[in-house]
Amino acid sequence: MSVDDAEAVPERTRRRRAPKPHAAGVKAVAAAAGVSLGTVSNVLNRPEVVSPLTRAKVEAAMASLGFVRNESARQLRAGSSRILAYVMLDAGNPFFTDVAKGVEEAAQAAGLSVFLCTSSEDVDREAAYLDLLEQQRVQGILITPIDQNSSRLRKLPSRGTPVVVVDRALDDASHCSVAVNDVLGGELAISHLLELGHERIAYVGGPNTIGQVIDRRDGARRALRTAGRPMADLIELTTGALTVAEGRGAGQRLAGLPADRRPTAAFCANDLLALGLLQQCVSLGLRVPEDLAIVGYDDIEFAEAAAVPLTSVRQPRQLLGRTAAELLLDESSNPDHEHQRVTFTPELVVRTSTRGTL
Amino acid sequence: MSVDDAEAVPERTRRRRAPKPHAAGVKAVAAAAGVSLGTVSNVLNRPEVVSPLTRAKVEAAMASLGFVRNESARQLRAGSSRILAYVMLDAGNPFFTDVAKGVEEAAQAAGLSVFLCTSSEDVDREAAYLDLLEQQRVQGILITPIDQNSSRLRKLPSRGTPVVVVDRALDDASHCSVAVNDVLGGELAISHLLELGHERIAYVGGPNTIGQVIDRRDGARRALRTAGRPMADLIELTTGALTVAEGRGAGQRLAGLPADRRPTAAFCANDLLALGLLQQCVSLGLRVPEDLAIVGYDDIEFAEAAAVPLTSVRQPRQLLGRTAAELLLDESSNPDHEHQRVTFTPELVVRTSTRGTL
DNA sequence: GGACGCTCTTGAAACCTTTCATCCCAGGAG
DNA sequence: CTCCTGGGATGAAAGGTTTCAAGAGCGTCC
Repeated sequence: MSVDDAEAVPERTRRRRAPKPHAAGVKAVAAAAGVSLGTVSNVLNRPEVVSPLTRAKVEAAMASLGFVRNESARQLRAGSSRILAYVMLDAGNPFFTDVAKGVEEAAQAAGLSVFLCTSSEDVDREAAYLDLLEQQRVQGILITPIDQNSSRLRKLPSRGTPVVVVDRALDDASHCSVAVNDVLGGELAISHLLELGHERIAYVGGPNTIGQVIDRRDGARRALRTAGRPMADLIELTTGALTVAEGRGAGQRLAGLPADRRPTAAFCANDLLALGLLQQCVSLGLRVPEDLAIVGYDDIEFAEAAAVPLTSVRQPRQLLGRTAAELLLDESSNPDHEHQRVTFTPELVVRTSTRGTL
Repeated sequence: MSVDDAEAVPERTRRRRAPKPHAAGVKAVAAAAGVSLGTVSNVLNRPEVVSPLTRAKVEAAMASLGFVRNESARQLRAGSSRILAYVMLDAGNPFFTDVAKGVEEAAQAAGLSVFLCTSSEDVDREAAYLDLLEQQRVQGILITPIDQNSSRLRKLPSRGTPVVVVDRALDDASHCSVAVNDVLGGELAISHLLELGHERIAYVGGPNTIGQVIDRRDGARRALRTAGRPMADLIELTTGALTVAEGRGAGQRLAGLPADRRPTAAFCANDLLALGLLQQCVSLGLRVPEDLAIVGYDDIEFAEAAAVPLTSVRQPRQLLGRTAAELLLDESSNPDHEHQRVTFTPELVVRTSTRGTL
């Protein structure tokens, strides 16, 4: 008798796992509307092939059941995602959010959505996001990379996830890239300062692993060389990141130098640094531009509204994003897509921070 | 004979659709490693239960095949996503990116990733993102809503997607919210201006569908009432968005008024407006703060670095984001979670833009 | 009146992973 | 020598959608 009892028990214990709260699927909708699974799917994906009457029934059923299409299942079966991601260096930098705006514009025109991710200049986070996005099988990835030699980045395209590099020009032939000529930008900035008669010029930027920082510095050096000046005229102040706070720190260091060794002008790798530098220097009693002329980079909206309107190197931000997204869309839809390397030209915008100096 | 031929044809033509390029799945890995599907899955999800030797074999196979786990399939079966989303009003506003930073901090601590979405103050985009995220079955949604009465928003929690409203306090009991007392903030700003002796004060903000804009205005009105002033003293300049460009537009309008009717002070619904207003007024010849005192809102990093350092109402931005994310995590992990309504207190930061006026 | 064409609908198969009840096997206890 | 135990490995089933070959219903044409 004990044995019999034991066998009688496992009656209906075959429940495997508590599912999410009452999720109605296509099956439930089909049943409620009195049609087949396939028809519900057609209403969802090809509404034009189903008769108006049937469609109405199905739509009513969906509404009353609160049906929400399960994207995981859709994507698993259909194999394609309707999402595109932009991994940016720093969401706090208006330059990148402007680029993102351009990306969204182009994506929306193509009916895709954009997920923004921010690596915060941290290699591990960048890597983690790349893995995540690849696993999500997104349509494609736009990225302003920290580590441009990342093997992870290089492998993505061959495994089926198109990548477009934004604001960097990689020599790698495995993806498109859209960039602005940063070397030229650096040259523009320094040539401008040299023309104004400055002799000791600081280059404020870092860390030196970031491509943009390196290129702009190289441009600065080239301008000096072209002008026949010694390299020693360029005083490098390396920062830990491209932020306002780091700019303030650089300002502190710079203002602390004895007047006869202090540079009379500073070229910053981006506007955030320039704004921080400006703020700190002013508060420590240096006059801008009389004691220190400042040139920024990016020409973000706040550059013009700064304490002293900032001379800056302008980049076509939104255009950069839009172009990148368009290249990505082409790559994932056009079978004979060819990788391109688009380079825009920066432009110097002169404002008070360097006006009438010396 | 023709009949026999016809039957013989469909030999191996059953290919349905060209799949994505050579995607190696668990099955292929299992075969390559000489183990079963289940074992591969265990290596992925419970590495401790598989013997070191087997694990090594499987990991080698994964590496050599370039295996990338298919997140759609994982999520479909496992039922849970490791992603959390923050839908912000405007990625170009540093206030929101600072909030986002707080969100990421908390999410990372919990091992989750964050997708950022921006509604750009557009109701349709907000709706589209909410739909998308719900279909993606994300762990939860953090949102600074445009339309707080959106039925879409209200329905989400009951269907299984937890929602936390950020920077708004909804009366709705279906989700947590984290906010800063905007009415108080408005009061602080206006009281400050009244104390300085200003009589004609402008309120610059809009559109009037945005909760923050309304609350801050209500606070302004309340301060007037408390001071026994007529409401007519508050001149409302409505803007189309909370951006620098709109701020400039408001400046244009304001500077165009005859001097005897022009306000002597302006309170802006956020710092972007204030910066635009400041910039335009200065360029049109008004002195700040002598001719026009300005108070902003948010105390973003750029407020202090502005042409005239901006008096502003400070909010605990990162804390806001972190708290919101923590509430969300609690909601989705703690079975007896109770909805909360956290309210922080804003703080007035006085700077030159209102200093020593009148 | 039979064949054909057309529009709409159907339902089984496939997508890739995770889960869990079983099974296998070696070693220890009786 | 058998029985048990427990660490590991197994593989069928399940999860919700899309796809597509095939079927149903109905009007038209010769």
